[in-house]
Amino acid sequence: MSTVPADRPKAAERIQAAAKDLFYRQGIRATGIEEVCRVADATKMSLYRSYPSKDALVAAVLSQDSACYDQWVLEVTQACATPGDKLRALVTAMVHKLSDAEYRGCPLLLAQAEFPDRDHPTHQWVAAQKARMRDGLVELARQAGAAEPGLLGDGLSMLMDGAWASLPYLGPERAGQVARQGAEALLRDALPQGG
Amino acid sequence: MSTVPADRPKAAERIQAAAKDLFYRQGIRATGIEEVCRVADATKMSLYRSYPSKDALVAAVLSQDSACYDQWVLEVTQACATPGDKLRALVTAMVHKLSDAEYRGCPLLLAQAEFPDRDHPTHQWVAAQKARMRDGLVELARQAGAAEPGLLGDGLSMLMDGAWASLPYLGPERAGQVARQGAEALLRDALPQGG
DNA sequence: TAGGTAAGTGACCGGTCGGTATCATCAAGA
DNA sequence: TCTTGATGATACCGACCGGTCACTTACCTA
Repeated sequence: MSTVPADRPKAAERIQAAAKDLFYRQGIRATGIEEVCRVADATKMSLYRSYPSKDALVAAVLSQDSACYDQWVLEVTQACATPGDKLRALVTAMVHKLSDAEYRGCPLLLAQAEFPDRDHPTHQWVAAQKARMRDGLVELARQAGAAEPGLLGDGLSMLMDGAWASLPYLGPERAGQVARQGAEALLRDALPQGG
Repeated sequence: MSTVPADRPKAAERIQAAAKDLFYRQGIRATGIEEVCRVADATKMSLYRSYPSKDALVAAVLSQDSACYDQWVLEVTQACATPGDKLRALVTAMVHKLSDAEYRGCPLLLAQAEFPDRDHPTHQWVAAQKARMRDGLVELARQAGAAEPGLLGDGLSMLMDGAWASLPYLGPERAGQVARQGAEALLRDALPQGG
């Protein structure tokens, strides 16, 4: 029962994986250290050997969330030939994600809402990450030859945030439809004939 | 010192006002009962005489937030002659609100993010209220003669939610610009020549 | 076979949480 | 004047929070 299969993930990894899941599903403040350890099948001492505090664990989880977004962008766009195709593929993938039953929106945005104080380090860190994600969209828009790359990138970014914010009351199908139409209007206005 | 000016607001009102402010600025879970009472200059017993639990206080505050939104819509639109003008006035007022230094986005959305579990009563209640707000926009769009009232109303609703979600990383000016252009595009596509 | 290291165990800490009990105070109306 | 209802003050409760302690177990490797 307490013997450990030799190829089991290390305690720190199990803890971070459990925290990522629980923080996302229940909220950060609503999730206690002991619950994380119980789900991870680890002990508090293992947690505190790898993370000096709960805040540090939160930071690690959010960093991982941010990295997951980067990888998601890579996977979605790597098969696309042009920057314009990449933008369209991202919109399609985002709309598709809205229908995932486990999906509750951008984890960074959720976290930021839990710390609405602008001076809170987590709030500021999330804002910086979201700005970075926005920059990526703006850069893609620039490469695609958009007349106003900033407007297209910012618009898509705002649209995505709005899509998952509206998910609870619009539902996945409707939110997907509206987001898709909005994105198509943005792309149509900004890109020269489908570039 | 402890004598009470006769025309002072009642304890329940002071408590609810303090809770509304603190819940919005710090978050609901981050705000303790005792802090609410301290700011309200009231005692815990006064709180529990008027509200059976913290959850009940939260519900009362969110109901007030919802009512404030309704009144805001009324104030913004009452001077407008046509439904189309009302929609445009709402967009303008929303953009203007983004520049308010105290503004942190829709309080209901903040609260919903604190309870990401879809089964949580607060989460569901917020979703119902947001759906009601959306219905109001759809009805205005229908009165304005929009080709697809649902698309215009849902689109504006999603755009507003996206605007304040993006506020922390876009900043008020940029978020306002992008939201305004998006709203104008929506209105332009949906409304027959400025109706 | 010895030693180092990662992990587990369970008790424990001070503090804070939401919530309750008891009693005193005070203004206003009958 | 006497009552009454709203409020204040304060001590208290059990539960849980994040975090720490001394100590044990299991595995890998030299």
